[in-house]
Amino acid sequence: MAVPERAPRERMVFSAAQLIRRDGVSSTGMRDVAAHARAPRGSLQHYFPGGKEQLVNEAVGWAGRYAGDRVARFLAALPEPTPGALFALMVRQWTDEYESHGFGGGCPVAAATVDRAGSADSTREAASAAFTGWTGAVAGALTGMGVPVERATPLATLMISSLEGAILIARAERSVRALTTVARELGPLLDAAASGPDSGRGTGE
Amino acid sequence: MAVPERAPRERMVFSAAQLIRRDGVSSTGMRDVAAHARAPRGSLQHYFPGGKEQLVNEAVGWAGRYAGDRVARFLAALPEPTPGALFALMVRQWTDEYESHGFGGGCPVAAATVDRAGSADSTREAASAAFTGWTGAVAGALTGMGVPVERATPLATLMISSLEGAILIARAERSVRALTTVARELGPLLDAAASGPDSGRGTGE
DNA sequence: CGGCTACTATGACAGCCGTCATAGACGTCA
DNA sequence: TGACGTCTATGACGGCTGTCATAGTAGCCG
Repeated sequence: MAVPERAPRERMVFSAAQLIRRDGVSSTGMRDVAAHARAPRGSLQHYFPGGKEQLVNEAVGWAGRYAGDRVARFLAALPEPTPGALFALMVRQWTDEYESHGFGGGCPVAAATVDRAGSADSTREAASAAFTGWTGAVAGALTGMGVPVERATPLATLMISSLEGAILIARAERSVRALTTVARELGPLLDAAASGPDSGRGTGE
Repeated sequence: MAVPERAPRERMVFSAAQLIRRDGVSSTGMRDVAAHARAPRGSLQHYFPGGKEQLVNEAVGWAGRYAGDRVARFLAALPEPTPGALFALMVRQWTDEYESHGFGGGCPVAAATVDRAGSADSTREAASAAFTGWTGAVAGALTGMGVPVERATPLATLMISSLEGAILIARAERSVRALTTVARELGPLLDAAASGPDSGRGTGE
């Protein structure tokens, strides 16, 4: 809500990401972005000569980097890191937002993918890079918890897929049910992968 | 691609769903829908006096019903139905499409949620109903496979969440990797829920 | 035949969009 | 002081959008 005191250019990228995740790419106008960032309209063509496409791509990139950084911060906040606990924190970020600020926004990367993947290829690539970076951050965290390297990326993909899908359902239903459900159902599976590499069945507690 | 020989009204709803899942709601114009359905433009205001919102809502409803019906058909196609096998078929539907027709389209319900959930409440409700119906169909199939009733809906939500998220990532990456990954990773968990109600760890093979 | 309903056809409208052209303000450096 | 680069300001343009108004056609019924 509050726009931090940063350089105008960065503010515009930030505002773009925020508006995109609420209204979608097509429904977000350049004029809206400038107004939301309290930046002059004329600066848009100055900072983003590539037009809307460039602005959207940078917003997507920003969101991807933000998601990756959050993973590192979640990791640092966990006294005894386990994959299930990390996933619970990732989900919690969304339930907290939805319960305190309403179901107004989704994931900007998802929004960009849904309505630009078929038309603007550079935006599709930006979204792909965002997912890749995010997945890499999660996979790195998993290996640090004892998950075998070859299982880290698949599990990270599963976590992000479930989270993105649950965000969608949560917004549609205006309920955090789907989010809490995927966290609860996936937690044991993730933790088992950290303790028992071969099958996750034997080592027990 | 080919528009079947149905009533013009139904053709328009069908075409709307197809265009929405490819370009998003905002980027899909009413004129495009009429052209794609080979229906006269003037019929739009005749069949859909509620305007674009009504058309979009019906397209979302159609997609939800379609997804639910597919579950029943998948179930009938399985000689020995297990939750993991059902999920594999649900995922396979998307990998098949992507590998044979390209990554042009996503899920219409997801598209509608992303760029109408915040503006048109009736569309958000239509999307919610679509997810609910779909989840109910999957949950019903799960209970028929021996999954305890209280676990059926959560697991169905997990399946649909993972699938939706994986579709998103697959489109962004132009690769079916995320789809095949969630199917492989989630399969054992789902099957365990069908055979071992209490924890899924002990009963073995 | 007239009358009615279902559907089609088309032009117009106001509004928003991204983009561009042009001009102005402001600081800095020579 | 004057010139220059950075940033701001604003009006205009063409194009597309959803919607409406109006008129037309086709077929059935009496």
